[in-house]
Amino acid sequence: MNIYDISKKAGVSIATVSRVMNGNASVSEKTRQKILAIIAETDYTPNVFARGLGLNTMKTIGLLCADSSDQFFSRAVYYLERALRASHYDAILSCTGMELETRAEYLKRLLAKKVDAVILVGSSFIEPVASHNQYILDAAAEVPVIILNGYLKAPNVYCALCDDGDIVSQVTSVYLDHGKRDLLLLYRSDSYSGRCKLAGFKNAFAKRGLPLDPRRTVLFNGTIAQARDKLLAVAEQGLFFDTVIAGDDELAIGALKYAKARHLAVPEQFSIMGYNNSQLGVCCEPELSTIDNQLSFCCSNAVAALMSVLNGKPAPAKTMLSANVIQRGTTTLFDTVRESGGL
Amino acid sequence: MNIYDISKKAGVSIATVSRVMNGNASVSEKTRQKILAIIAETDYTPNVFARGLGLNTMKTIGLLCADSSDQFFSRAVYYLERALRASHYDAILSCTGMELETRAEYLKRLLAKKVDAVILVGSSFIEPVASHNQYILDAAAEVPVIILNGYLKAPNVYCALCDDGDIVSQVTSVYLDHGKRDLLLLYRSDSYSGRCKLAGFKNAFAKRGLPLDPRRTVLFNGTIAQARDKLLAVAEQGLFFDTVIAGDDELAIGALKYAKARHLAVPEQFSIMGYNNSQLGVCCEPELSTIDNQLSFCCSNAVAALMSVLNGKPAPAKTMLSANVIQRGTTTLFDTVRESGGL
DNA sequence: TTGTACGCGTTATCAG
DNA sequence: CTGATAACGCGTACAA
Repeated sequence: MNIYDISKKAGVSIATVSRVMNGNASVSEKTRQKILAIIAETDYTPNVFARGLGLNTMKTIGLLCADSSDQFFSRAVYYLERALRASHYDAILSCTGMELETRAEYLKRLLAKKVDAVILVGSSFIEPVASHNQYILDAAAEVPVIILNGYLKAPNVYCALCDDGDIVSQVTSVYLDHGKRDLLLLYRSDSYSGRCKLAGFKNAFAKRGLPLDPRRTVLFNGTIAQARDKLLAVAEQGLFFDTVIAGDDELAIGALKYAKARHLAVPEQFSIMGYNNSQLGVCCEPELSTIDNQLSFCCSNAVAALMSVLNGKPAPAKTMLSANVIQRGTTTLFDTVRESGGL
Repeated sequence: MNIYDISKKAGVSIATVSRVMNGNASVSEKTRQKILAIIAETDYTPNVFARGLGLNTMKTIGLLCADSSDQFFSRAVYYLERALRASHYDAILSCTGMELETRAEYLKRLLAKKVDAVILVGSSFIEPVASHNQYILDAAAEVPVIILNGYLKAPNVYCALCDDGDIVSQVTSVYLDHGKRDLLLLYRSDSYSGRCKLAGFKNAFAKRGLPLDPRRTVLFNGTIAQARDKLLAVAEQGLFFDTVIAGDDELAIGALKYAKARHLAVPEQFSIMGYNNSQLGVCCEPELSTIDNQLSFCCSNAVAALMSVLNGKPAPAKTMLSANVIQRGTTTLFDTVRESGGL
């Protein structure tokens, strides 16, 4: 059943049928109703490929993500997909892993599929070396590029993120201002977000003129158990610490397991701040205090900006939200903030 | 840059260019090389929409999933996407939520997009009432339908799943054969998988001629904290239980929190078996013993079957794997099985 | 081995 | 308000 069949049945031309389908041009109410009736009864659906060929779009957005099984990314993908679908776009998911080359290759593959835009899920796509981000600029030359939780200033690139640096600075400051000095920042990657967290941590020390032993910023990528072992090793080497600010909840739970292994009472002797407000944080005992980076809002903003751009309207190149601390059982010094719920 | 441009540059017809691109018909080595060179230097990529129009496929698979942010589903989506991509298919993700109508609607939307097949991720798509599954049969009339972790016998429907009934029966049997009688099955949904778990649980009792109080099978859908409260309520009503077999790790952790609330020592006084071998299980203390339902293998099988079907070859309508018990800290009676790693 | 010409289903343009 | 027709870019019989 194609547009020719419909036009024949209705005794009109295909142009008129097309006009009715797309509701843009003016068609007499009578013929419109007639065609509508025939469309309904024949269950006619336009062929998407022919449509794509004509319009040069199939209303599809590419979602590029290092690992969609990750706690944080999977939620992001979920929120994004729902928001896109609500705007009548489909989402093609593409998991890249961590290698730069694979990311660039998969991004190209997505562009070859003529997606209308690309959303980069997670700041791991932003490399510290500027030239390594060329693949993003190349993509942005073809379609709008949205970056979730990362920032790259470039034409046709739009970023929705949370102010990781600020909240880490705030949290660190609270510890420092309560006389705590033996802090440790345990973060996972040298991504945009990772670098912000590091900067925020350092900044809090610097503002107070306090020295910061470089051993107190630990870049570590591994499982929960490995994180625990890493901290045991750090302690073994003679560095004392009674507070861990973690770059994500997995690392925070690693820290909690470290505390268990060392028989340190949490939060009395040992304080832990998690990150991402993931479900992991309510599995352990005590439950994690954690930084809520407003993922849901970030995703809404990302999609809102994208839709604006796709409709030829302006959109902010950067949308930044502030984060909240959710105090549960692994800290004591923070104000309790109402949780946004959902877990 | 389209196929006409290339053909002009090479001084051949578009047919020859097409032949080279698709490598099927015979082209002289000389012209082939010439065309290949031009393709490389001009960075020519066939327009996918035109290609789709001609071939009636864009090599895309629809992934339908209730909630891709869920621990279990997100891993499934991840494995499936990777396997599909390895087979040169793209995955369109569509999260449906739990309502039957939405599922049917989104499935139709996927079909309208002319996906080559649909993968239903999770047994929640299989309704107890047969007529409610008509939407799946309708879809299967158009494209192959793969069901992950569920089973529906129908033409053009292929299922890859884990033998949930068997493993629950086995686990229950171990408990019963060690003289445990006060078991509770806590499961989340009346999905295909949920019904299998229930059947396995009942079966173990029946085989031994043991009576089973219906209050010992608790169908409950809620958060970790709610699961804890639910168990507290069950206990409050006078039912004694010292063992919980959970339908997923969230519920198992709910049970663990229940034990904490009641000051019951785990696993000495209270035993808990989780399900899915998710990351949640290694967050708590003690870590969860859990049933590993071989999700990664299930996904490989699902995609393998699909590829077979798409290539016109036969495929088994049902591929069933057996599950393993991974004993960690919340049980004592089970053999330790080597973990497949990855968490 | 290569080229021609048509079909695919739609939208856009222009003429009426 | 409506119709005819030309793109859109590719795959592929069929012809040479």
